Amino acid sequence: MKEEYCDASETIKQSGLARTPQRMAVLEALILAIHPLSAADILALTAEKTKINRVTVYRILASFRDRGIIREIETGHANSSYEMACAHNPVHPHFRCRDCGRIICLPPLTLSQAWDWLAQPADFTVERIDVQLIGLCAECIKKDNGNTVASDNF
Amino acid sequence: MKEEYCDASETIKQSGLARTPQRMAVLEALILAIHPLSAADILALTAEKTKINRVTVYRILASFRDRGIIREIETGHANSSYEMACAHNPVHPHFRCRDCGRIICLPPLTLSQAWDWLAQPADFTVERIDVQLIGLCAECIKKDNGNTVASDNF
DNA sequence: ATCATAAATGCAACAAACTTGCAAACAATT
DNA sequence: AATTGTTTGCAAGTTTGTTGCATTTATGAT
Repeated sequence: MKEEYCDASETIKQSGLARTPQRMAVLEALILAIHPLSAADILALTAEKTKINRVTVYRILASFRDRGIIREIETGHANSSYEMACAHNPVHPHFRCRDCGRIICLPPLTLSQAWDWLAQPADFTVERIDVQLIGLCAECIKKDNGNTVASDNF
Repeated sequence: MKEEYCDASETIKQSGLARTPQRMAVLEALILAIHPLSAADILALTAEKTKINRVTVYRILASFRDRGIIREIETGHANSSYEMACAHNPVHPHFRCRDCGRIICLPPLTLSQAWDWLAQPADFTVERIDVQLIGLCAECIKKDNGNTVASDNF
């Protein structure tokens, strides 16, 4: 999905946040990621490079999200993923596997259609559209044949 | 969104599940609801009519969902809502307020467009599309003027 | 109608994801 | 280098949902 990369140092500087090793590690992980990362993913990746606490990861993610540096993809059942929100990674829908929870980025082809009809006046503001396609990914289709009960998978 | 109502007793009978007072109370609450209900909402509503336990609500909701009687709307941060999945309440997108978490049903106007481009072949199966519009509802626009920080609201 | 059996419920304990309070450590500016 | 406000780590807490097991209840057969 991404063809170019942001500069982590520059991004943090422009945000007004302090350039700490922990924030650098989190942002670099997200910049290099080819798919959205959960907080647990990020903790695992950053812990290799820096001393970092689980709580710190949550706080850094919240601070980045609040400044529009990253997008939070809410995947249900308290397990959000995060991706860069820079010019190199425009808003796009995601596919989520109901079985393994995997998040796959989809091309941003049809969102313009959705925005069109949102141009109609309404008494609420729409800041974001989450288009989530939920089903089974290739691996899980192979893995379970006729024995999957939706309730048991989360 | 709903113009007619299902019969709770009949629905349970056809599902093969036992017709317990707890299941009747949960289903009746969902049938009469004008917007999706959380497990907590349902516990509060049903506790007025029947002796019912928190765990029982979760189990009843799972059993209904697995049989296609209701739909689960995953709203992020571990707080699902539920709505009837009967003929009177076809699949439709939802609006969710980022501030108060309120879920509002939207008309099912554009889902056909989304299904269209999904007809293209892919190596995963799409069982469901969640279209979530996230922003601020009328009440919350009034309530907070320029002082809302996204991170503090969940 | 009663009984037997499988299903459903309640309770207590558990689990995962995330949050809060506060003291210690650190980054950025002077 | 000192200061000051930000950031981090740790421990404890909260919320939402789940599991195990004993008790109760619905249902179908007698």
